[in-house]
Parts: sequence; structure tokens; C-alpha cells
Amino acid sequence: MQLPDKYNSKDSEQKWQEFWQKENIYKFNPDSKAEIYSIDTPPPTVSGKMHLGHAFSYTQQDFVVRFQRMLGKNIFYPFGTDDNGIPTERLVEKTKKIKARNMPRDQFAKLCLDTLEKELRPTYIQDWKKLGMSCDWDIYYTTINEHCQRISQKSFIDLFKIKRAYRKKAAVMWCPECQTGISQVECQDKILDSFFNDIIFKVNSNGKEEDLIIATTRPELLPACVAVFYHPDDKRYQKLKGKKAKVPLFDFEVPILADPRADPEKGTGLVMCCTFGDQTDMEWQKAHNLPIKEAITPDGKMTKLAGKYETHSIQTARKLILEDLKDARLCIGQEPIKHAVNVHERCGTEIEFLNSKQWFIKYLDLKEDMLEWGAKLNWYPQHMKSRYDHWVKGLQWDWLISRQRYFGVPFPVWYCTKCDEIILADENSLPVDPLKDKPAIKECPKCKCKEFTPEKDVLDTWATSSLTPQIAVELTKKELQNKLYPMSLRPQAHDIITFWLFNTVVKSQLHNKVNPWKDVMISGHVLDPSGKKMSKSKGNVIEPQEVINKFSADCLRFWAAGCKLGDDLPYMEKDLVTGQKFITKLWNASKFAIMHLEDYKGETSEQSSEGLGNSFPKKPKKLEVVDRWILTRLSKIIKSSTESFNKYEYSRTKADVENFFWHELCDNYLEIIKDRLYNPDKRGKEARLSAQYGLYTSLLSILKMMAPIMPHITEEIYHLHFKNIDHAKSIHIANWPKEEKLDEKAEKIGELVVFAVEKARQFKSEKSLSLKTPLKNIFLKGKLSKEEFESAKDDIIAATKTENIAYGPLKENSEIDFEIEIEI
RNA sequence: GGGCCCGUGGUCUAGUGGUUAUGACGUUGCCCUUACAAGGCGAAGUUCACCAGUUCGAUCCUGGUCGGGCCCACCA
Repeated sequence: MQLPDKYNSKDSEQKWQEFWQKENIYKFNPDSKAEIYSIDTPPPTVSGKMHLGHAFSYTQQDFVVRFQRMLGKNIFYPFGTDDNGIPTERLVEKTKKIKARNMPRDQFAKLCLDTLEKELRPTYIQDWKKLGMSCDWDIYYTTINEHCQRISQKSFIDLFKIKRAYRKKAAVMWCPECQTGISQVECQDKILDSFFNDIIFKVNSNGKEEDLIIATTRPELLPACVAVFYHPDDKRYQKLKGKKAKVPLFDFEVPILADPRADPEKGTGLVMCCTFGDQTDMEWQKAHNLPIKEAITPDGKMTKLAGKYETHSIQTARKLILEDLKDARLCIGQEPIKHAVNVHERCGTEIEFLNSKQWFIKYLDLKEDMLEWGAKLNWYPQHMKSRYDHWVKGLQWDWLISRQRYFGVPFPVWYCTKCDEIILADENSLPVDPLKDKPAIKECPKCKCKEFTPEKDVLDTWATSSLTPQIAVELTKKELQNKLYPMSLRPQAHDIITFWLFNTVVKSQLHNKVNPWKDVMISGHVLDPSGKKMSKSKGNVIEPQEVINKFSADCLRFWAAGCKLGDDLPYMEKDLVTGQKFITKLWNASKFAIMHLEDYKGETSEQSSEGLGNSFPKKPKKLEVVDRWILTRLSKIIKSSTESFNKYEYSRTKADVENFFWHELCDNYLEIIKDRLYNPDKRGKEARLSAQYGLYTSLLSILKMMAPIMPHITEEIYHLHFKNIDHAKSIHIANWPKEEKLDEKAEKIGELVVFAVEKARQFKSEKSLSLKTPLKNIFLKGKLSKEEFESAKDDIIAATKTENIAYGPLKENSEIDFEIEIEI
């Protein structure tokens, strides 16, 4: 067969992606009896572009899934998109130049849905297909569709029934930009420039008015000041006990109190407490039963408490108040500082604390259980577990699940207009939108009132996406669901262990008292060449589609397989070249092999009825020693690769197979068997058949072991020839190669052959001779017997192009295995 | 302040209680060898961050130092 000289990755990748889809190669088989391997695929957020980090971690999970599939398992590999919540809102607001809060909720929701449907989702999903992902694309969900809304609302109702969901007025973390409460996990640190301002409070001390200097970064909160604190051991301020301080500009008095949480080292050792400046302020408010003063409105403006500063923004009020303080000589110093503040991870706005009525999931009492749940998961790599533990130990808030937003899953809740009784939706009517729908009951069970107020809030997106195992599994028929859940694997990157992984475990345990999966595999991040995280704001982002266009998906995957699971990897374009070279080498070696296998039918021993490639050809009666050598080497590689893959160490499989293919198979084996392949008249038909068997078996095995990593090129080569004998519809549903009995003796002899071949090559290279230059004499010494040497003699002569070869024994106690002298 | 990870030829990395310490990219020499010249085959290059300890022996184990990254906390 005449094969094209070059492999065209662009055509090939598209061709095979279409083939896989058309032939349903990756389709989950609900009727199969095979062991099920189910994956809780991460649903990517549609509102962003796919970035290299996605490509990196999604291909890594795909390696594992493809391997499991070739082991013969029935793969349940769904694909979803996460498109509800603030990210979508922000994108739609930006592209359509509108504001959600200025239009009716259902109208805005419809706009979001339309935009998703028509503009965002189709091209987005296409990007994932181009990576060569082997998902069953028909098992599809979007976190905003009815299916997900129903499951999410049902989850809420169930949690309410077991008294885990509760509603309470409390101080919550608030984003003034998004105008919603947020949860602990959505906060991020940001270092900002600020000033530490020394402000004068007055205290009446024995009839005299004295100055108290208090340092603060937030003078705009003066109107909400409720107390002044000092440390109980701070000698300077003991005399202030029981006195009152007068707040500057606002001229009201607050108590001066002692509390160990006041740091004597910080500022002047005096601190003002305002509800709600930060978390300590809230603790003080509770501990000392201080009044609640709200200075800030939900949209980040000053309240009427601020007097003449009312309606100004926080920033402006800060500026104005400082100016006024300075004018009144009440601000006597400013020290520029850099300090970390909490910002909302979606928009970067500084977090405020606001008193409001919200829904929570009660779980702070479960910390011990959470640690146990985490310990029951199989973590790959193991050390990622500590991130989970660390997060659990640091939890301080119950999970705030209500969001004062527009596009999301609504709470299935109404309130009695008169008595505020909570009315849940009927479970059979889910999903509901309380803004449009009516509750099932006609009157309040408590007060008989007939009017209800709908809950306007929507659920936190994580309240829905933490249900992805149930969401995916419930897309199948009921009898299967127990087999699919708990799932086999959760793959994801390490940045969302505290968001998605943690929340999913919590929900699964609260609902079903089991972990949602057995294994978790955690991928690392892609860094820029200088080792920094890639992010839009830094402008160092590389788009995977560019990489695929310039190189190929297989190259990208080969690159992603080059680092250990969980490791971060700096992206350097030159590293993609390696994969391309590998593809070229694989193509050329296959071209050579297929050329010499054209007449090889292999007398297959058995054929699989299911079309799974397990019909290995019969072993020829006589196998040459070099062929037994390569097959033994191959078996060892198969064994180690299989073990590595089972432990999610795909990078090791890749490295082992790559090395075996290039340096053992191509550099040596192919060179050694050429003589037998090309010259059956000289070496005999049997010797040729033996070489063909070795060549066929080792190359097919290499292709199969590389198939999870480079699915396109391996499929292409498989179909060019190997399929005719191996009989699988696709290499990806062919059987993973099996190791065979090792032939230790042949392996030793093979080492001698390789030694001679490599030395001869080195000899010629050092003398600047062409590799085809004939050699006159080779004197070999080794610990092998004369007969053992003789069994490989013809192959050594042919591969080194030597006229005469002599062999002698090496001393028993010699430290080296072989010795060689070469004469030209 | 706490936790986790990491520090191996110029660059990125593999790895193990005893190896001539992987491999790739880069550098360099040679070779049109009947698979492979936008290629192949050779060669050079690493005191395995530093210091101490355990050990017959440490790049690998322990402790410390320095440096880098990530996460969490604080954030008046």
C-alpha cells in the first residue's frame, strides 16, 4: 500500500471526530453488562472562552477515560455546561449593553437564555469537541435547563425538610456591585493601597476634654461607630474604663470598652467598632451586645445615618469625611499602607457586610464529618486532600445560598404575606418560578391568609453545580441510576476544590449519606513561561484554539500528558514541537511497518464477536531471538504502563511508551529486522514472518497505548492497516494490550545485539562515516554462551554491516556485561 | 501568621537509599542509512539550592536555612 508521505493532522482530526460521532464510538451503552465507569465531568462556564488551563485538565481526564474504555468498561461520560448565575448575567449585560436590574426578571432571563442558545453555547461546545474529548455528547445538560432546575429545587426542599436549609436575618458578606449576598468561598484577597488615618475622638476626663487618637482605614464608617475598644492589659488606656468617647464630626457618644481582640501594637492601640466594618466588628457587636447601625446601602451608598454624606458612594464619602476632618484638625496623620481586602471573585469589588434576610445551609456543625468524608475519597494526587481539610477547618459561616440576582434557579418558595410563613412548592410541580407560578395551597396553613409573596432571590450557582452527579445520572433510566451513582471519578482542577468539590461532597452526603464518587483526580494549572498563573487581567493568556490550529489537538494533548497529574506546567510553545516530532516519527515508522506487513495476514487465532480488537495473530512456530527480545521488552512496558494508568499517572505511561517506541523500537529493532524483512531469499521466509509478528505486535501495542493521549493519529494508523487484523471498529474501543510471558534469556541476548548495534553506530558517527559504511571486523565479548550469541549473530552482522564477527567470553567477575572492538 | 507543593545540565522536566542521574528543547559534529532532511544518528553540558544529621553509603530519609509558587487566615 502506498501511504501518503505526510500526515495531515487538520484533515485527519476533523475526519475522525466526525467518525466517532457518526459511529457512536463513545456512546454509553445502557444495556451492557460490562463494569461501569462513570465520570462527573466538570461543566465549563459558558460565559468565558476556553482557555489553555481547560484544555490541559480536560485532556488529562480524557486520557484516563479513554484508558478505562479500552479496558472494556462501559463508560458514562456526560458533558454539561454551566451557564446560570452571575457570569452569564455579566456577559449578557456587557454584550447587550443593558442592566439586569432595569428590566423585568423574566425578560432578562429570556435574553440570557436566547443569547446562550444562539450565540454562546454552540461554538463553545465545538471547542471542546476539537480537543478530541471522548464524551457521550448526548448525555448533555446545562445548569439552567428545566432538568437541573428541578433537581436543584428538589434539593433545596429536601434540605429544608431535614432542617438543613434555614432563613435568617444576619450580617452577610455583600457585593455592592452585584448587589447580592455572597458566600465565603466567593471572596478573594486583593492588595490595595490605602491610608491609615489618625483621627481624634474626644473623651471627657474629669471635666476636661481629652483627645483620643484612633487609627482607621475606614473613616466613612464613623457614623456607624458603636464603641471604642482597647486591650484589657493596655496600661495606657485603663483610665478610660467606663468612659464615653465622642465621635468626631457626628458628635454622638459611644462606650469605651476593653476586649482582648484589640491589638495594642496596631495603630494607637485604640480601635473603633462600627457595624459592620469587618468580621471582628461583628463579633464585638454580638459579644458586647452593641446596637446595629447600618451606614451603607445595598448598592454601596451611604445611608441617612451619614447625615450630609447621605447617598454618596463609599469612596466619595471617605474622601469628603477626611477633608472635613482635616479642616477641623481632627485628622492629624495619614500613613500610606498596602493592605489586603476581601473582594468578590466575580467582579473584584470590595466586600461589605450587610444585615439582610437570607437563606443558608447549616453545616458548620458537620466539620468533623466533612473531614471524614474527605478522607474516604481516593485522592489523586494524594496531597490535594490537604486543601480540602484546610478549607473545612477554616470554615466560619454556614453556606449562604440566596443571591439577590436575576438569572438563576429560583427558590421554590413563597411567604405568607401576613405572617411570613414559608410556603414550599409542591415537589411534583417542579421546577417553579414563584414570580410567575402560584403555590399549590390556597391559604396559609397558619393564619389562613390567602395572599403570598414570592421569593425573588435565586440560588447560588454552586447550589446547583454541586449536584452534577445527580444531574448527570438522572438523565438515564431509573434502573441504571444505582449503578452509576456514586460515580467512579470526579476530575477537576485544584482551584475549585473548595467550591465545587467540597460542595458536591456536602450535598451528596446530606441527601444520600454517601460520597458522590470513589476517586478524584486533580489537575494543575497552566502557567505562562515565567511561571506566573495565566489570567486575562495579566494579558498572558494563550488560546487553545490557536495552539490547535498551529499544531494539532494531538500535539496539545501530548504536551498536556507531559507533566504529572496535579502539577502546574509553564506553557512554552517550543514544547509543542516535541509532540509534532513524535507524530511525524510515528507516522514514518508506521509507513515502514505497513509496507512490510502488507502480505501479513497473521492467521488470527480468534475473532471477537463484538468487534473489539482482541484477535491477536498466532505466534509463528519459530520466533527469532531478537523478536523475542522486543516482545519481552514490550510486555514490560505494557505492564508498567497499565499500572501507571490505573494510578492516574498517564505522564509515566506516555514517557515509557514514547521512550520504548523511539529508542528501542525505531533506533534498534527496526534497523535490526530490516535485513530479514527485505531479504527473505537470503534469511528465509520463517525469519521474515518472525520479524513481521514482532513488528506487528509491538507497533499495534504502542498505538493502543498512545491512543488515549493521541486519539487521532493512532486512529488514522489503526485504520490504515491494523484494523484489518485486529477487527475493532475504532482503536478506542479496541482492547488494551496484554502483557505476555517474559523471556529473560532472549532479553539478555537482545541487550548484546543492541549493544553491538549502538557501538557500531557510535563508531561510524565519531569517524564521520555514513551509517551504511561496512565494517571489517567486530570482536564481541560477553557473559553469554557461544550458542546464545550464535542465535543472534546474523542479525548483528546485518544491522552493523560487518564482514566478520567473533565472540568470546568475558570474565565471570567482570563488572561490565559486554565489550566490543571494531575494525574498519 | 498557618498549610501544601516545589527548587535536578542554558530552559522545561523524569527519577531512585548504591545508576556512567532520565528525556525533551536549545547548542554542536556528522550523515541524502531502501520509514523518516521543516529529518536521522552521535557529542558536549548538571558539585541533583544551601547547611547539618541518620546511614557503610543520600539527589532521594530527617531537621534547619534560603528561594519560588499556590491556598487559607489576618486585613482597626
